Amino acid sequence: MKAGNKTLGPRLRVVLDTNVAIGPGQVDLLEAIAETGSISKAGRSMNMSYRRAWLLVQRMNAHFHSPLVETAKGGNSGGGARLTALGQDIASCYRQMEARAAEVLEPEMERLRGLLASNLDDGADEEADPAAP
Amino acid sequence: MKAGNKTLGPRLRVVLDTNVAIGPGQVDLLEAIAETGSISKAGRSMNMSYRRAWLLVQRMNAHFHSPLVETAKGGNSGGGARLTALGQDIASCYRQMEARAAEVLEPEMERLRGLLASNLDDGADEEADPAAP
DNA sequence: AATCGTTATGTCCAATGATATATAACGCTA
DNA sequence: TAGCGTTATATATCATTGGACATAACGATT
Repeated sequence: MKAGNKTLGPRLRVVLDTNVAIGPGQVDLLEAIAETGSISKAGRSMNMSYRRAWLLVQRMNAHFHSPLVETAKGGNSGGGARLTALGQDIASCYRQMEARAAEVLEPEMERLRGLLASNLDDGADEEADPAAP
Repeated sequence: MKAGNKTLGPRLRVVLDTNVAIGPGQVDLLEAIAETGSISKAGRSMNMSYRRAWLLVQRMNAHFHSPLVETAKGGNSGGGARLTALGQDIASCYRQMEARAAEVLEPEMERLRGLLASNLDDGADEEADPAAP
């Protein structure tokens, strides 16, 4: 059901070190945590299993020099999670990079889009069969 | 022994349509085909199975309005493959986008790199950019 | 005709990744 | 104290991906 790609355009995966990278999925999760206030709600909101969400948080927290997500167990609401300043910082930095990339790569994007099988503007009358085996 | 991420820095995945995207792997393959003159040699050179390389070529060829890779069976050398003009075009366009992205995102990359767990110098104090005089 | 290296495919299996499920611990509130 | 929703974790199952292997077809050279 995931069907993959949310948004068209350049997708950025920032590789910071061996086995350390942040990509769109992780940042989406960070933002969802910020919005919902919990890992489980964030996971549900983006159709991701709690386990996966939790593991991602684990990894992110481990890779930076201080956690991006702070969690609390128990309490009136059962617990929760929220972004640390570092977490907010990283998420917004990534979004900024994303926007900047999209902006500066727009001409090439346009050019590539014109070469797709689905839009053939020059003389070919070929009816392509997009049969997905 | 995939050994993980080749190069540090921003990695670009250009999503052109649903289920149509070109990323570093595909472009590496295109370039390897251009260099070696065959799909199988290209695959071997980058430690990729012939099957996988061939499937990738199939997909790329199908998704654009004309093939990126031209193949030949038989012959003195057994056959071979080479990039079409479109293939060269797309590969070089991607590299250009990659370079441009790396260039324009360098400041943020630098900033993020300073936040890694492995990088425990005093990130807070570091003067990122001296303010305008 | 025999040889050769490559393209072109299919089938099977291993590794990986994600999901589902099941607990336990927690700490606030009623 | 019991209950609640959440974090935290283990285990088992399912889905997807990729690799190994096996062939067939091909066409120039010998």
